[in-house]
Amino acid sequence: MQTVTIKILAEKLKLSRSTVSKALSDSHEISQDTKKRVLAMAAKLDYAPNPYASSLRKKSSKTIAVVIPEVADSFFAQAINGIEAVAQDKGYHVLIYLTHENFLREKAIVKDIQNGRIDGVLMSLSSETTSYAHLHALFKKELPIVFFDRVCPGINAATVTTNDYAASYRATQHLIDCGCKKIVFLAISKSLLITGERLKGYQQALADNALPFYPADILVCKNDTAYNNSLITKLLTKPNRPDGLLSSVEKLATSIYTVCNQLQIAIPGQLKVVCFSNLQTAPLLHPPLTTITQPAFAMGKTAATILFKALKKGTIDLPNNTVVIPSVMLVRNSTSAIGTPFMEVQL
Amino acid sequence: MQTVTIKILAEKLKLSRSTVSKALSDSHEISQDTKKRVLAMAAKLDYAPNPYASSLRKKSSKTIAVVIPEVADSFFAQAINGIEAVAQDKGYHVLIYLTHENFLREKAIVKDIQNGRIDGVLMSLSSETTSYAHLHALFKKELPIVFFDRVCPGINAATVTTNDYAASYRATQHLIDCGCKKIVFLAISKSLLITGERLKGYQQALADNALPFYPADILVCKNDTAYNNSLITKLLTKPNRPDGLLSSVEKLATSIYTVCNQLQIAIPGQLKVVCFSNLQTAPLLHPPLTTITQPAFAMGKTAATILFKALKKGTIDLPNNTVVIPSVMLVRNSTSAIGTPFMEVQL
DNA sequence: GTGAAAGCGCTAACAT
DNA sequence: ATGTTAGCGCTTTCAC
Repeated sequence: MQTVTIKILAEKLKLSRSTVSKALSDSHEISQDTKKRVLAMAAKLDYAPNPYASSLRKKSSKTIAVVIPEVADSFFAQAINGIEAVAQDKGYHVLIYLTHENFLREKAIVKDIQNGRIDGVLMSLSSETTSYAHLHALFKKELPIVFFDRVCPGINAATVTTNDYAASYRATQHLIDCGCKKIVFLAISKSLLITGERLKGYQQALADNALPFYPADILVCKNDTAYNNSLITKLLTKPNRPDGLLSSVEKLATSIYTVCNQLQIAIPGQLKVVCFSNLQTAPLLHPPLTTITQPAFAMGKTAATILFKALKKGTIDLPNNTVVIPSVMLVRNSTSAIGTPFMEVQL
Repeated sequence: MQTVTIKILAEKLKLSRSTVSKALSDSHEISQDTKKRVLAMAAKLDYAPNPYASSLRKKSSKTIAVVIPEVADSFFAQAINGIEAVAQDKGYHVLIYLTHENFLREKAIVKDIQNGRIDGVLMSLSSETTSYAHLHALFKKELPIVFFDRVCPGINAATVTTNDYAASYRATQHLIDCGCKKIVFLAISKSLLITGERLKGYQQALADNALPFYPADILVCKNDTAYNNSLITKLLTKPNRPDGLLSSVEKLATSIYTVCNQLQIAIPGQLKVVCFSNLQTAPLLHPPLTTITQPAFAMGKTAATILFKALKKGTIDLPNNTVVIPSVMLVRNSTSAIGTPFMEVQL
């Protein structure tokens, strides 16, 4: 099947290619009459412009890349929804790349997108990332980039985050208010900036309540459920086990609940749990899970909006865009006895 | 910053562009020595080939589109993982398009991708889709397309599905075995082929057990949680309410549980529930949810593999590829009293 | 084994 | 208001 090009349209219409091209892009220097004829013929022949020819010429692809660790994670799934909504609205296409928390993959992906394929990047770092040279290469290429959630430290880029420090502080305070004396902090990485923020909030809350902080009370998990389950099992079977858990990672909630089921540890009776999580099913778990819920959709939407704004202006003065959208704490029965009413705490 | 092109490499190396191009693609007609020199210079100048120039010339973009209703849904999130794994392995890029169950969006997306932007499509229909003309247009363009899960009826394309009929039959039989006399079937659409299959399985199981089937026992929900909740509330407050629910849609599980909590209806005591669902938290709900779990990752992976096979061969004899990967039923306490052991039923 | 030349389909200067 | 020309960066004959 012969593909219909501008050249063919031009021949059928006995016009030049440039006239047809201009007519199709509704240029003011083309007469209304000609525009109508061109559009009619284009419709008749089902003409569809070749995006790559156009991209090559214009050096812009109307495509952005979204580089994230996972898609099977409520936060990122909701963030993608926000991003895609804006992209569709602006007529942009969205390329998805998953790092699976793997630094080498992240490097390969970053390498793969710095060649004109995309006009801009939305990115959330992998938990393994500790070196940022591959990202500086993106800057050299003057590719607009907006980090969201897991931002890149020491780099002059736009960022969209939530108030991790305050959220973590508040969650820890909540656990203490509920009577916890020994709270363990669960993380998936030591290097992520958000982990650091959340950790600081946790530590400060401990300090402000005159509770001791032990480095051993930070449990660093991996991207491996079996491993995490055994780690948590070990934690909950040792002599002076914690009476409170603050998980900075959504997927660890599943591990915590699973292990507690196995060990017959009662939540919240013997162990109180708060988790940074956007799980839709948090209210339906047994017991309902107290969460710090991030504005995932809004964060995705905002990050995309900032990126498109930069793309439109053509300048890359993104550095000054650092948006912080607050999370909420949703208090449910994993921290308070059954019967205690649900409570929403703004942060 | 000056972008490094083949032309520049050629000048620096005092070679012709074609020689450089061939060297870069490891052509056998170039000497080892030259190849080394070219590669070294390319590395030194951080050369990255322009993908759109290449696509334009080769008429192939190393990019596929994934068109799905949602991403914030365990099934699709897991399927994307499978797809992305294969794509990354084959060096392909993945464009994501979300229809949000909206037919007009689906049409717009399909229109938008039939212009050479992509080499192939993986697709799952929106629940609103009842006309298929927009898809036939894709075939006309000879774009390889593989449907997964929500396939297109009456079209000669490759499909990857699960055994929906058998799964639904088995789930209904299970509810009957558990003592249910009046089972309501929940769906999100009347038009989807999978809904039809699941409905048939449900009806046949009723018939085989000499239970009557009432058309009113099919509850058609929407892509709107508030609406669904009120619909389910109505269902569960009417005089002769059902004692069993078979939901063919994952997200309805949340609605069912939420409403039952509000109405204080005991699961499984007063109502037994089975849901087609890939929720990770199904075992942790209150009570743990009996699910028909689809092989989402495998389905995505298989669909992608079939597509890449067709892409490689260049021919489009996809029609004969109709793969069916079986689901499993995971029996938990939403259908059986607490204490009954977990059970996995192959289908 | 290397090079010259053409062209993928489009757009943007620059005429007319 | 329309046409001519050149070229985006790459690959692919075809010649040497």
